[in-house]
Amino acid sequence: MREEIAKTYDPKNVEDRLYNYWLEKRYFHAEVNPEKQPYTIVIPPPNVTDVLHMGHAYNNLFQDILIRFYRKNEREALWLPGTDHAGIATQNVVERYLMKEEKKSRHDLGREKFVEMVWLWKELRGGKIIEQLKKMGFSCDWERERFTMDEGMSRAVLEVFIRLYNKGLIYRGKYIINWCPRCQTALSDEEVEHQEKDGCLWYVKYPVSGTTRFITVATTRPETMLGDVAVAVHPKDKRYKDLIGKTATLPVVGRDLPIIADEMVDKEFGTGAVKVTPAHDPNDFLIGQRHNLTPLMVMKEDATMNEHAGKYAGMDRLKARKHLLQDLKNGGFLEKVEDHKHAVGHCYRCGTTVEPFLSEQWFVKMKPLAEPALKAVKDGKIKLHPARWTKVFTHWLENIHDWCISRQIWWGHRIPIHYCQVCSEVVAAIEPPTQCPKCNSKNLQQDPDVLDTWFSSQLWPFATLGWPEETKELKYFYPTDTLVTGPDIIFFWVARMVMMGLEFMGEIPFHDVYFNGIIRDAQGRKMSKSLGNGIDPLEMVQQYSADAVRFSLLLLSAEGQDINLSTKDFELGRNFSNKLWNAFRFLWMNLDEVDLKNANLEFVQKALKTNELNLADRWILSRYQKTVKKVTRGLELFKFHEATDAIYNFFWKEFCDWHLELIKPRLYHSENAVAKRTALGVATFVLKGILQLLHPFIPFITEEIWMKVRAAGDSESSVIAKWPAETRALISDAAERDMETLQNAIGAIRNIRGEMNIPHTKLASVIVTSMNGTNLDLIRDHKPFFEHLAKVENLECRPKVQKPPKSAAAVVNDLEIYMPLEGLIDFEVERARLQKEIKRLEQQLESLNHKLHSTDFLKKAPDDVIDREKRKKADFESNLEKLKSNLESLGV
RNA sequence: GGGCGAUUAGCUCAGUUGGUUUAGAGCGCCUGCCUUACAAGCAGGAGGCCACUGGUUCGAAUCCGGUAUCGCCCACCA
Repeated sequence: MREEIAKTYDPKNVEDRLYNYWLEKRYFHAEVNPEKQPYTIVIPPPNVTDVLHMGHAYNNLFQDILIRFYRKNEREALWLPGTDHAGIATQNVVERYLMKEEKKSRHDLGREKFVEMVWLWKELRGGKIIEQLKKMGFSCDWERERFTMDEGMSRAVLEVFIRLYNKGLIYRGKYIINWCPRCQTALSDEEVEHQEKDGCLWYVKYPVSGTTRFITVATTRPETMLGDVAVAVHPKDKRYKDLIGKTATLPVVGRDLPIIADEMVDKEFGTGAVKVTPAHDPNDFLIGQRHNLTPLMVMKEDATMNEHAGKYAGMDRLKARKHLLQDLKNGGFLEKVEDHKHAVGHCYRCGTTVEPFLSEQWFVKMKPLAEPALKAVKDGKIKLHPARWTKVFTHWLENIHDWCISRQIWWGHRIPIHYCQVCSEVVAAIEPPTQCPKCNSKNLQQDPDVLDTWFSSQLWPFATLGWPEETKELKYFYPTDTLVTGPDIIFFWVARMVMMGLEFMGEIPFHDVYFNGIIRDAQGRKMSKSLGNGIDPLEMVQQYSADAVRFSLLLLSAEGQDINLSTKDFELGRNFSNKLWNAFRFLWMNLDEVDLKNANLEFVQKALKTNELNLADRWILSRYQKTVKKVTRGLELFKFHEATDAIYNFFWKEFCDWHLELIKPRLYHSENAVAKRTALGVATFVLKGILQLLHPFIPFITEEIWMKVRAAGDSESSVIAKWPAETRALISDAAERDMETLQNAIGAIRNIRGEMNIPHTKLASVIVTSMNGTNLDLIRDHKPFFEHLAKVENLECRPKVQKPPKSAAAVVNDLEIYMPLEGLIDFEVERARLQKEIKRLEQQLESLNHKLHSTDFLKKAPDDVIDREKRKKADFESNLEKLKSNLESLGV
């Protein structure tokens, strides 16, 4: 009649089909809608060259959960996707491709052709990651996809540059910058990764002119001495005081160097004398400025030595170092060598050791921009989660340096500055000027450099919404609500977006930033291509389903903590999906159209009023309510793991393990049709609620099931539509309390059965008794629970019954449970079981007594705590007594 | 040199504002089960000086100080 449901959930063909269905329905599309409050997230745009890795999957998962959650909570939820042109990274990829396929460098092609080629590459090979994000089920508004170099973004970038330039916040100058000799471009400070390296400290003797003395300097980069223009000592250093003003001779080269005094020199380090190389060291550059020294460049842009390096010219820096050291040694200038650990900078794109390099570049003056951003965070307008990142964020902003934004590459936003070749006028303009505004010459040339890729990404939250136009989208969706990203780009991106948002929109770009942790391999190592330890999320999707990948990641993640991942972990999510599928399957096999219609809040509340709900119903509804609350709060507060945990445990441990079992008597053995309808109505209602709650986490399977369990006339065609309402009337502490008693009693019987290894096919008789008779009615009224869940065939409830001979015993709350086990009971096992229980109680009682005998405790602890402990003590004592007498009755 | 995180069962990790938790889960392990939803499952069980060390408190896995190990980030000592 109705369709047959497979015993095992098979996600194949489900996920793609549903994803296309959602796209068709445009569920992910957001429009300006004054009726609704917006909720906005902009995606951290992955690089066009990226292929999806676990980090992407993980990061976007949180965004998808938030977006789906708020979409279900009647917000106009926009998740704006897109990609980043990733200047250096992309150029490198294409250059490598060009070299491999055509054996050509970009210079062979020329700038225009090369850029054309990168565009082509981007269209054909790039943006793959967008399709991959879809496989994970992410619900971005694909109709609004953007690219950091599309027309609108490019316009915004130039606009920002020119406004900052006109404001005096962008300037050009000759300073020491970080130079990557491989990428052949300047880098910002943030783009340099420092690694502690074991290096050497070479002590080189410089002869002091006109004396037989030497002044010894220590250096980690001896080859730069070829560019020395002075030797500096601290002005108060007694050892060298008399040498200040004299000259030293640069060994091997023979050039004269003034010996100067500068406060910057550390008397304690090395010899207290330092060589000064202004063109190749940031500190030396400052010293050079103070003492009017002309820097001398000895290296070329590819880190080979230039013509000023004399006989070393043309050598690579390391080769030059080797030769020079040999020459120093031969000349007797090398005093000693020490092992020395020091931080070496590496290019974040290619790993090459960067060189401090004197060069003319463009910079952004950061202090004025940083101040408002700092205030926004300190005032709590922007909240970081976990909050500890706030300190990192503010520390960086408080010590901010100017930002080198020009890059000597071709792929990117070209700097909108034009130089008049006749009068040297500098013209900043979005549209290339046809003539010089000063001398009318037509001979103008645009600055060849392009902008740091992060210069455009920092505009992402408003430029993607139409800025500088005042679009209705910009007005409606800005500021965005939440940014989800990794803490590794807190400086690159997050801080800069805040500064730019405040500068150009006058408003923060987002209210909350959630920093997710890093995914590591099972040994806790970062996943990387070179280690080959990466787990491909798409492979896992293929193998386990997107839902399984999503849910597994969530179960493993605590707030902002890194997670160690192995492929086996995805079984967690797969098993969960299968469990959900089978819970559905079970109800499906028992219900009909009427039950599907019944499965709603009205039916449940009516049944509650007319007293048709049994304890199991009232209990599960109460627990369900509390779960709704927990999951909702969890998501509101970015406690994704807590939310996942709550729904996981409710569904599996309470709904499946107990409630679905508890309705079986009504389904299978009840002659009462109303009772069966009630059981199915409530259970299906709760299942639907579970699907709603789970949907943001595992969208596919929940939708798949939803489409089957929704009633024919149900208004919500998709599970996407709604979040469950919090209905406090469903909460019943009494039901939870009673149910707990039953669970404990059933647990005690199961424990006996388990320890005695009694197979479940062997039914048992059980006698439940108590002195005061309090819970006996409760037990008696729920006989079917015991029959079904504890495999009890005769349940006898009478007050004050003596323990029958040859029976096992347990004590639960006020109840004593006896299980006559003629022929089955193993006295040794039973004795051990009881003794273990007695020992446990005795230990607890001991610490309890200790506490209750302490006068301090009685004097200082709050009354309710004291009362509770006293009651506990009474309970323990009475239970202990019962257990002991049970043990005695076993005989010795 | 600063800052941050981690240290809880064999493994991977949870543990909210200190006492309602007998310190939990998943995996792994042991025992019994193909119980008319699910063996990707069910029931039961074993397994912890909560890194160490002082302190605060009637009471600490939880708060404060210190130590150790591991891992990040920042910093112009060549």
